[in-house]
Amino acid sequence: MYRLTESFPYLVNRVGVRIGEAFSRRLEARGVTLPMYRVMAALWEQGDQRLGDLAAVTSVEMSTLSRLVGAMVGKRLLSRRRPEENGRAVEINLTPQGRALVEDLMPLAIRHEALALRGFTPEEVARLKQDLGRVFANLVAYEEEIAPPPP
Amino acid sequence: MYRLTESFPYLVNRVGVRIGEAFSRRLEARGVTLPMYRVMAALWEQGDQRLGDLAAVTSVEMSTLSRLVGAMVGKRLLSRRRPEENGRAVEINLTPQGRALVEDLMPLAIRHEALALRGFTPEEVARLKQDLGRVFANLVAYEEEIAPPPP
DNA sequence: CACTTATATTTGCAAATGCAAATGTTGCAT
DNA sequence: ATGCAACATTTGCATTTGCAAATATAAGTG
Repeated sequence: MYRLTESFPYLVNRVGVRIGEAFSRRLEARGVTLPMYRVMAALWEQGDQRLGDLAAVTSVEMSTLSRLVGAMVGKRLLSRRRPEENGRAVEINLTPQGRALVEDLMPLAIRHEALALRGFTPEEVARLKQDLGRVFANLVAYEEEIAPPPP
Repeated sequence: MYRLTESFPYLVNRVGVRIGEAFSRRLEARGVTLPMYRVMAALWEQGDQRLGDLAAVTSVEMSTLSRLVGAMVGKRLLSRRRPEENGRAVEINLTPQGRALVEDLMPLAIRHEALALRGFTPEEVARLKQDLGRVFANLVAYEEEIAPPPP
């Protein structure tokens, strides 16, 4: 028998929403929104990226991201320039201020995650993350079955 | 060393967004949005509820939900009435049409979940869902530490 | 019983989102 | 070279969202 509240998508969404809200409240005091944090953390981790890559990494729609990046450039957190070798792309990077800010926020993120995972052993955490990775891979594989990339 | 893309909130969000998008595309053909489906499935599972309860169950903000319910009442999927014993509350329920529709959609949801969890054993699925429940409980407990409910 | 306080939902309004169309670039084929 | 398809991002516009204020009902208090 089917129950929404025991379904996997429901359980994931519920955790995702709550964990996001809680962290957003933490970030608020620093004048940063959660999407902004994610963008900065992605850039910190992977270095400069094009908009499309960033959209894929952060799970944010490209048009939304385009505007968000614009606002963050305005705040001097990011830089945005067209590379010479490919003038239709946009290379986005952290400014020194953006880097300093995100490095300042990272301990917050670490504490927040630890809080969410209270009571889990390191092995359980590793397994849980691995499972989420497996699910994600399933979803990607499924989307490719539906709309196969051009051969 | 901290990496956004290995953090639990990131991994959960990524799966939540993708799984929601994929299911939304499925629902689109039936003229239903994902929040609508969640509301109907919650009502199907738990019977009639007040708006606040529904908001808690579905992780949707109450004002958003109020409007959504209004739209769904307009589509004859839900009914909404003030109970006699407490005239400030609103009791929301499925109409026969709403019930028929959600029952029609549930097989879709089941298939969709199975797809996301391909390759997982039943034990792994159970453990994964349990873990998500534990995390949720942690988040709720944490929020209560921050803002303790009136004694 | 008037009057404040608490509960439950709705509404106003500004900001965020997402699709589709527009813009700007590049590369390929004649 | 010129035109045409492909790529990458931005913008227009309608919808959705979320906070805060407004509304409506109920319950306590002197």
